[in-house]
Amino acid sequence: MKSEEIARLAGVSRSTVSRVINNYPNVPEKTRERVMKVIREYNYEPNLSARVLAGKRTNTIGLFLYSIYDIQSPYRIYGNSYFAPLVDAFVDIGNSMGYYMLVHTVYNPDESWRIRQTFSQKRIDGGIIIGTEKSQEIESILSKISHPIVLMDCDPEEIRKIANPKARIAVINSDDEQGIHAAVDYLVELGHREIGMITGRTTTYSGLKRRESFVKRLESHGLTLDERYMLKGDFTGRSTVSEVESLIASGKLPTAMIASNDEMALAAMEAFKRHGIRVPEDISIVGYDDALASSIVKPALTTVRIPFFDMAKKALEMLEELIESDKPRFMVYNADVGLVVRESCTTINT
Amino acid sequence: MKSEEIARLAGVSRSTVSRVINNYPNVPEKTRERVMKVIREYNYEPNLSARVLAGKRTNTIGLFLYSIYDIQSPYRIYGNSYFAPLVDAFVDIGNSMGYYMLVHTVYNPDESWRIRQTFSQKRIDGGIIIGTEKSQEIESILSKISHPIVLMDCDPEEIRKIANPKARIAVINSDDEQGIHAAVDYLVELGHREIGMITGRTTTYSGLKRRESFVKRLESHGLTLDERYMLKGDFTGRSTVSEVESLIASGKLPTAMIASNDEMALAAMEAFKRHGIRVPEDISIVGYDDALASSIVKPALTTVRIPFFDMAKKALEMLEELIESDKPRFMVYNADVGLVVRESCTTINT
DNA sequence: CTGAAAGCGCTTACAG
DNA sequence: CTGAAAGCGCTTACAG
Repeated sequence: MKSEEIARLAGVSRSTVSRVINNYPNVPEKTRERVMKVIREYNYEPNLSARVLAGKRTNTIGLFLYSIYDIQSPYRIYGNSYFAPLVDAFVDIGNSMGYYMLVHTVYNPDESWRIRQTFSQKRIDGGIIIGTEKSQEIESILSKISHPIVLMDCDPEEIRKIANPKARIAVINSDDEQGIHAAVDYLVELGHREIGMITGRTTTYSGLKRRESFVKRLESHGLTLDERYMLKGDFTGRSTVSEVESLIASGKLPTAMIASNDEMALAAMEAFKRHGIRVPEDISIVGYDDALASSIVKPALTTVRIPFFDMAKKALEMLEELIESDKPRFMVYNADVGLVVRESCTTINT
Repeated sequence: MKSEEIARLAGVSRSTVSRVINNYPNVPEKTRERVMKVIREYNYEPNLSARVLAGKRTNTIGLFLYSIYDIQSPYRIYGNSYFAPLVDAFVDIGNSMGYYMLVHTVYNPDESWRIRQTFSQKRIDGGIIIGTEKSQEIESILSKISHPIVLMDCDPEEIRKIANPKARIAVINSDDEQGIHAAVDYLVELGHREIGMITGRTTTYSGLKRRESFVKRLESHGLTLDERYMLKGDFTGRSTVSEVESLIASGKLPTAMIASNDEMALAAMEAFKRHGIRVPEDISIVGYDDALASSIVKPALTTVRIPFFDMAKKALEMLEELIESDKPRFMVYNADVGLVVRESCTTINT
């Protein structure tokens, strides 16, 4: 079934059918009804490729995930407390906004040509990119793409510098400063003076930002930073365990620790417990992300909750705006976060 | 950049460029190289819509998820121990096989026109449908689609009857009988004679199959089924709690229970614990799916592991076969499952 | 308000 | 082995 047959059956030309399909105003109600009736009757659906080739939008959005895990790991996305809820939210909200969502994972930075390809093939109207680490990666992507793009977890200032002045870009983050401040303030309020951190990869914007915010906030409370309490994680649980164990081996522990994400917080809790160090009695732990597991585990993890759903919504709305506008734009959004207090922290009596 | 320019730059016709792009044999190596050089130099990427319109494949596969949760729930997919790992695996494997993956959630069965639309618009070469419940739903989808489709968690015999004889369909399940048998046998071996079950929605193929397998296996062990021990769950944790609480209120408990998925098993464990009933000392619990949380929780949950990755791989391979063949086909695959023994069951001394 | 015609960027018989 | 031409199914100025 094609528009020509619809036209014939409705006694009009293909032009008019097209006008009806695209909801143009210059069609009398009667004609429109007649055409619509035939369309409905035959369950006619215009051929996407033909429409796109003739200049219409694809109504498809690309969602690209740079994974930090091995392809091997069966848990790479859904086990990731940052990616998983985002993907979900994006697919859901995108669908409800009428978009088709093309989801793509890229493992190797070298594979970023895939992203460019998706655009060059005109598969999508716009793209969302999550998980890039090095700005050169982003730069090489941005330099070749003139389509609307939303970047998540990137330094807005850096992107602004890198980006082509006629690009259409939005950068979306959650407010890491706010989150870390809330966590530090909470611990200080509980009486903690010796607070450590398990950092995430600092090649990541949030990894770096959380670390920096932590250091500054400690300072503003008049607390001194003990470098021995700064464990270098990479956002995975595995990296955390060995770091925690050498901390334990050092014989001296902080009274509280903030982890840059929940996976590391959970791994740290396990490691401490295994060594007879009780959470929260001997050490308080705060996580980041509010992963599913965090409320299941005992003690339930106090953590910073990121509003993934709202972020995805905002991202899609901004992307839509970029798609519909043909002027260069540079938008930035920083989502509010909040501390979820559960059971993994306690007051300290000195 | 379009093929015409490539042709001009390489000193050939568009036909030849097309032949090179499509890797047709009737092009001398020298010509091919010359064309390829220009293509690479300009990073040329053929326009997808034009190719599809001219009769080529889209190289895109649709992944449709019927969600049982409210749109509201931010955890709908990634919190689902069945959907989440499957989506991951599908996107990953699909990508690595060279396909683009279109992911779509449908909440309302009425929304199934979305699936049909995706096909009619020629957006995808084939589709994978997960989570349909009533066969009439599937029937209405199948009746309107002549493209290759993979169905997961459906009764093969029923589909065979429903399906158009010239359809290209594959049905993929995990072996529920095997899984439930393993669970029952394990419990019997531990000495249990009074075994209950928390069933999933029996409008679901696996929900029904697991229940039936359970009943039969009990019989074959010479055990009698106590209807009071058959709790009617719907695969969600929430439904489980009230069922478990009325079981507890009845004053009589089985010594072991098998849940049709981990979410219910976990919820049951929580509920029992809250009422002072210890797992596994007072009651043994077996789950199904092997969700992420199941190994984190204390006691760690003994459960049936479904090989999601292998299933997705098989599904995509079969789908590819269906896409490449133009003959009607009906394929069935049943994946092996295995019991993962952890800490939630114990021997019983009578 | 409406139709004929050109054009979107490919592929593929067809002819040579 | 290769090019000219038709065709895929739409949309959109253009002319009326």
